[in-house]
Amino acid sequence: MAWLRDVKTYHHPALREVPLHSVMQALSDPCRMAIVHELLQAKGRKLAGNEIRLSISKATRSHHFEVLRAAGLIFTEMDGTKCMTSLRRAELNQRFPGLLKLLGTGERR
Amino acid sequence: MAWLRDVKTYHHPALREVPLHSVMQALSDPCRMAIVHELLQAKGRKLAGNEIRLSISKATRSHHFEVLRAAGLIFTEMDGTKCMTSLRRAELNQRFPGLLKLLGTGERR
DNA sequence: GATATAGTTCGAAATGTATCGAACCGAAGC
DNA sequence: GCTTCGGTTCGATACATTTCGAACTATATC
Repeated sequence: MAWLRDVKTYHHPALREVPLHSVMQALSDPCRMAIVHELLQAKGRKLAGNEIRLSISKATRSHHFEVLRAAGLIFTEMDGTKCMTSLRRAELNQRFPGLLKLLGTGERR
Repeated sequence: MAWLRDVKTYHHPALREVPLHSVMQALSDPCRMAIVHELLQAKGRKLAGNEIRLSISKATRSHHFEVLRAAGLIFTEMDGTKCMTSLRRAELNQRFPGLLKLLGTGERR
């Protein structure tokens, strides 16, 4: 059935379904922390993959984005061939008030 | 040299040495999250082991406390045969402002 | 000294996670 | 149609984490 083509869609959990320890788990990897950091500094602008520098393979990169998505931290939408990523700011601030601010400050060393 | 006995001492890292992702990693386990929760509710009082109910073996319990200690979250001191545990509140609020408040609110489900 | 209590340490087993290359897929452009 | 680009999926491998029982240590109490 070639006329019914797969268009990749992503699952974004409702934040009320996400326990805090899952968020912590997602943020426990330095690489993922770096991604979130970049998104934070983008001030709400959606970032394409090539705007986030990472010294890992694209398979690994894909995996990390998947983890962040499953933890409710990021929102992904396709735009042509590239996928745009943004933080779920408003929802996160509602469900886990203080989290984003914490991520903004806590980085030293 | 029986007159020079090992008295168990614990290592507590300086919080400035602890990266945020290590804290996240420590809090990514539901069991450890529960421990921290109990300590939060204890309002600064030091808790003995038997005051924190956990349905795990004592070996595992010991392990979890070790992880929390290494992440700079808790302070442990021996008192006779039992060890008293407390949150490193002031230091945590200084190094990671908002963290403890986040832990206090974010628990649903 | 003997026993009980609180906790640590040591394997070992099971499970989970990070990482990659290779194969793949869809969209865009030639 | 073919190629390139951005990204996913599939093993496979290496490493880390969780968990436990058993053996151990130190303190306290009998």
